[in-house]
Amino acid sequence: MSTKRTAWADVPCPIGRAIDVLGDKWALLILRNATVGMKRFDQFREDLAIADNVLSTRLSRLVDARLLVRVPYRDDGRTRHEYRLTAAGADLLPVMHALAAWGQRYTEAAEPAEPMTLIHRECGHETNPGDKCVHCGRTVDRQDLAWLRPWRSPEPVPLAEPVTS
Amino acid sequence: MSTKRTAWADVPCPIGRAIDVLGDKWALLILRNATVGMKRFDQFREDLAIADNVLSTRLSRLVDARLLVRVPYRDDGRTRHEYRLTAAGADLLPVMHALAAWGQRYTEAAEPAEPMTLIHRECGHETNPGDKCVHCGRTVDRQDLAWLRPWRSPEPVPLAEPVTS
DNA sequence: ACGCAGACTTTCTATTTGCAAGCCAGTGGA
DNA sequence: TCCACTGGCTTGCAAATAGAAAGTCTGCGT
Repeated sequence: MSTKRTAWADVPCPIGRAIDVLGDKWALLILRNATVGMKRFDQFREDLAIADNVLSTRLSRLVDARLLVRVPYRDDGRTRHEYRLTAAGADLLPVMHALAAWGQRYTEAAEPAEPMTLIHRECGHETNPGDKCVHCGRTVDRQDLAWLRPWRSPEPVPLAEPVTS
Repeated sequence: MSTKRTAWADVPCPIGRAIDVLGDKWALLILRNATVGMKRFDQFREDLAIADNVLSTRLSRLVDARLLVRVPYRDDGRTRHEYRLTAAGADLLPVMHALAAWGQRYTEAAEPAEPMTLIHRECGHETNPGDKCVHCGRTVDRQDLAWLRPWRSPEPVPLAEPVTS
């Protein structure tokens, strides 16, 4: 598959380098789904309505860029692969949160819905990706966070943990 | 020019809608340059090394999406146009800041440089896009901020103000 | 042995992107 | 007056990418 690096992989500006990896329609959407726990090829395909070949190349690219890892696992006795976030992929949370806030404010959905919010599970209130809950002030780490997407479900979904390696 | 909306202009997820506008290699780079004061077609062209036609369509798209406005102005007697940030464009600062932080941490430049930092001009220290300076605690608004990009210049560049309208 | 499901891979076509070159309007100089 | 120049597009054409559909491969379960 040998994902070729674009010409921007090592420009001096960190924004440019980030865009080298993330600057296409699919990358951030795949990673968004991965951060709410999506792991398998056909789940991504179905949810994103992306063509097989495009999904396949995107996943390889994200694996090459070390935002995802391809992990074998057993599902009722047979070996399968799933795509799990690395620490680098999980740390895109602030980027996605900022994008979500901007999109909420400056773009409009076809049918209005309650905003997407990041929830501190211990206190149940909205917070942001920082270390302390903006509502209760306690220290928050990743497994205390959940993302609420009201147009999908009334229940917030816990964030996926990155693979530890 | 009549920039056609992609199929995602009104999906329920605000991240998806944001990506509809920002999810390509050039949009955020153009906006980054605009936030450090770049305004004119040929400055963008030279700095980004982007082809004329691509720049032209991207600028139109960003104008259609209301992140930029095309403003006539006079330059030594003749009428020219410049592209200035709107409030929506200026409010991408948190997104760019998050991307810069991520890129700084997880990607590597060809030749290492000091990190890009956002500076509170009154106290001279690093801060982030919030309302209060993380160093001195005072209230910060946009004209108190500057972006330091050490590989370009030792002086921080003040952020461009959005057009008021 | 057969069939099936998941995860690709291939093929083919339509669309988009990018480079190079050309165009056009305003201005200032010869 | 005519020419060159500069900024900002537009056009033509080649290359890359996206997408739909069909094919492949692997490991089961029956």
